[in-house]
Amino acid sequence: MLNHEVPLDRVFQALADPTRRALVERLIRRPASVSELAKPLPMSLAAVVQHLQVLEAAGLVRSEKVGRVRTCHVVPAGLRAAEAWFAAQRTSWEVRLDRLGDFLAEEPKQNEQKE
Amino acid sequence: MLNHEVPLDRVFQALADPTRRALVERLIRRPASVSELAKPLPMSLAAVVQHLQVLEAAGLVRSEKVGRVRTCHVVPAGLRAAEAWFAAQRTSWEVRLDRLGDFLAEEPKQNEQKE
DNA sequence: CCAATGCTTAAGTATCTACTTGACTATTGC
DNA sequence: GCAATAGTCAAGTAGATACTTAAGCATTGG
Repeated sequence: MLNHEVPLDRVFQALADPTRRALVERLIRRPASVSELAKPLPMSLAAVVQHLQVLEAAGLVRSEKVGRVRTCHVVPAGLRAAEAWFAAQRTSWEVRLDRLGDFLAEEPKQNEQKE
Repeated sequence: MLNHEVPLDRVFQALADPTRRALVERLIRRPASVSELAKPLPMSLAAVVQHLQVLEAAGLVRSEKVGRVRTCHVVPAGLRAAEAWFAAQRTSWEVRLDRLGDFLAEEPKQNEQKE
């Protein structure tokens, strides 16, 4: 199975910024142009473009330019890749709890007393 | 319901670093001391301590010191908070697909777009 | 008691990040 | 055609990040 390697570093780094999370949350509802995305944000359009570049580099967003308008949309697979990390951790955690449960179930020796 | 506000910025920022993800992955299996955590890592112990501080500030790890040994362990609630963001996005996405489905079902008109 | 262990603290540095401004190019509407 | 619109590009900057080394201080094993 080929590993398409969405680097988790870049994905989490991208999502660590509130502006970029807001962009993702906005885009997940429907695609939008760059200036449409920039309008409600308290920063220059150039700054928004830079945030979008970070999101694209992380594989969370893609965009196409038609005429003078660039339309952006989310890439659900990118989000799923990041979510998968948490799922994997949860699995480890559960394995750990299982082992702990086994331990507690199988080893009440210490308290054994003569009967 | 009180909002214990695990700031997503700090959580994602913390997880954006591969060393810190490795620390979480290690700690999720079982608690460990600082030097135990540092041993396999290619950096100074001081650097590892700094990473652990970032993880603690993000609410992903907690630690207690007994004697001269500080023992660290994960805080599952911190991970769950971050995972919840993805779940929320997935929900939005599904809502969007539902609306799209409705649109496609109800409006087989023509594709007239202009601007 | 003393050396080794397990951190802690502080200061320094190179690199990265999140912006800014300003100048520029490509489309589009009238 | 020409102005308004939409975005691009480059350079600059303040502050954050990911380390380093070096010095210091409890705790503990022998």
